[in-house]
Amino acid sequence: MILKSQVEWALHCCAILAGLPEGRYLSTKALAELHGLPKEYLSKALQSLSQASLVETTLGPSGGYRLAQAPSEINFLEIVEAVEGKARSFTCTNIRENNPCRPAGYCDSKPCAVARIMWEADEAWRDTLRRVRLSDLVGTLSEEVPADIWRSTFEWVLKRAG
Amino acid sequence: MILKSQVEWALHCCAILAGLPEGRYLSTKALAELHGLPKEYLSKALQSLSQASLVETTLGPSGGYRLAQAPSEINFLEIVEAVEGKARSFTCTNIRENNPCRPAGYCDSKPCAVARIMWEADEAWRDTLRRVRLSDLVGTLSEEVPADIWRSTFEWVLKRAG
DNA sequence: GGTTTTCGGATATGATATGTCCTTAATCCC
DNA sequence: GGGATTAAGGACATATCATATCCGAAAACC
Repeated sequence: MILKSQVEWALHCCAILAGLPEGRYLSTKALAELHGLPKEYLSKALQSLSQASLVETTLGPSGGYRLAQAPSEINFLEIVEAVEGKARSFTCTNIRENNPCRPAGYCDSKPCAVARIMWEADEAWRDTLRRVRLSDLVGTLSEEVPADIWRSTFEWVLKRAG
Repeated sequence: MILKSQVEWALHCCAILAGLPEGRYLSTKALAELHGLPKEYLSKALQSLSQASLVETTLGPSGGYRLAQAPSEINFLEIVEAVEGKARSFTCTNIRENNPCRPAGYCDSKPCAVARIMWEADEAWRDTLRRVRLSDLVGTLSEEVPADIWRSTFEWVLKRAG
């Protein structure tokens, strides 16, 4: 059970977009260059964010992406689910139905007990991600990333932002 | 991000093994039949449990599997990790290192902030699974599964247990 | 009109999950 | 001892999905 690398990409890209001044857009090309990622494939991740209404786009030169909501209004789970999908990590195939001792046509009243426990764990995972806002990540980064790197990165970004 | 179906199989098989009387073994064949699973492939899941020392085996006719510990001493996480592996669901590829604004040879003091958050969620998932004991599952099942099906299932099992 | 961009579809490739088959060694029964 | 049954594990085939690239269309800018 492993998350797509696009999840990591999307999170880092959102952190950059969160630092963009009001009304500016950043292109896939710039985001790919900044993170050393394949532009075409990163584009798919950004499209997922767009379909989830987490980012807005505009076309043409000086086009690209910007956040559709304030960083404090976007949480990690939204970003992760936009790329990874909302499906639970455990899927119950109801193998208990194959039990030869079951009366034919017997119907379970509840979901399988095994599945309920696995789904509870899944929900704990989602809860943790739901509690972390994009603005929290930006706050941590601005504390931890050395000031000169932080500054020069955003200079680099602004030079390319339309 | 989806767990292997073997995880579901292993959990159901452990629940059955937990109901086995002291000293008896149940074969892959019986477990596969009971759950409607491909015997050869289920065997791989059971081997994983064996390598994790969660079950013990013996060969020959009347051979098979039994729990290596009491159901109250085995938790869900152990079973899940035995089959699925212990690797975290999020792998950090450190794309921040590709930032062209970084001084060459610069070394991060901490793991990436994005990864730390994703790992925290992963740990919440594991914590939930760690808190559920195999005996808890058996307790729930014995309450929820209709008494006649529960009983006939274990008659079926005992007839095949070596 | 030419350039740059997002978007979506088509396609290729690689890794992993799923599933089958076969051999070996141990155990049981006769 | 010999035959049957079992777990263990390696080899192999197939299917599904992640990763990646390419292309054409439509929109925006110059």
